[in-house]
Amino acid sequence: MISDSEKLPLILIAGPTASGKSALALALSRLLPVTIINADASQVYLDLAVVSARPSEAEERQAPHRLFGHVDGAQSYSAAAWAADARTAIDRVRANWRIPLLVGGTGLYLRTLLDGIAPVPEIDPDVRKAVRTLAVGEAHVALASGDPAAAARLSPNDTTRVARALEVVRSTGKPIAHWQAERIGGIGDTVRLVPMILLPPREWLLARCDARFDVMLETGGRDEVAALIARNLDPMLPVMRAIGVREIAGMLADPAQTSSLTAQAKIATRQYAKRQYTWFRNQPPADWTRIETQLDNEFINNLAIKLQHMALTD
RNA sequence: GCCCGGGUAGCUCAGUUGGUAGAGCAUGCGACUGAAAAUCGCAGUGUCGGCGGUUCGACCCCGUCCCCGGGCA
Repeated sequence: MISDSEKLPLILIAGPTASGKSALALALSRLLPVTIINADASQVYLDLAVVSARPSEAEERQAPHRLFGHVDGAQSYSAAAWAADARTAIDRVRANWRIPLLVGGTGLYLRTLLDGIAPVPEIDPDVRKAVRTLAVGEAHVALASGDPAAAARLSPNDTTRVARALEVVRSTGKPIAHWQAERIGGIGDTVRLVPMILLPPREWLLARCDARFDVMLETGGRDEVAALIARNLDPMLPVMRAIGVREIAGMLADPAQTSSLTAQAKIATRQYAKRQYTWFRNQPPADWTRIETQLDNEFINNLAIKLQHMALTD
């Protein structure tokens, strides 16, 4: 066991979309030699820069950035894959005598990195394909015979989890609970975590989300989605399901729908932000620093200084 | 001006031989173990357009007025 004083710091800025995480990270990068590591699910995809609100090239030049746009949209990424990439990135950052700074809003990814995840073996691709072809109802019926406990625990409408439980029992021969009894790969115990969660007033955040979507449309969002559509990828892939992709695709197909699809995209973004509030309010340990103020320019600098202190002292 | 259709939840609408109303979406709250910008669970809310009448009782029937849409002049 490593003593606390020997543990290396790992700074974390988390919070809902558009909460000002990137701006705070850049402010901190002026105070400490940090390397920013993305912890946001959609921002990993090469195909989504504008639409996932990835940092701009100008912003990326202000500090080293890792795990942004490093995955091809044709691939389906995962929490475990991200955690593995993040571990590697963190090691490399430290090898260069820099401080790793995780920035993102995907709670599951962060949890997987810190706490680990069930050691489920790779799922047979044929099994996965067969399972995902089933309608939820059929999948749940199948699960009821293959893994009754999981079937009882899960909602018969829960597409994602029912499919997951079914593919695990079919592919590994053991129920998902068997694997979930253990978690592997977590680095939480080996680092000195310096966490800050941004939970700004909802109204302020939602207004920023709305404005940001308008900006996406004005700054190449349509071209980006047009290029993505031209790839003819499986519509079930995560890139294709990112917020804004379907809506912008609809606008390209029928410009008359632009205003209603814009409204829909904004609603989807708000609902997403709400889920992130719920996650970050309730899931992380109570001792993680939570900031409930909106991030104006001056305040960002104050927060960066606060983070700097937390990282250096503690 | 006349005729027809409509005015019920934030929105779109359903509804009852007359017994003070319910779906979807939105919203709020929550969950979250390899798709997580995913997926799912729970929960509000209503002067049923106004006024008057009939009735034990009106969202429902009658009268009248207002508003919206369409048609005829």
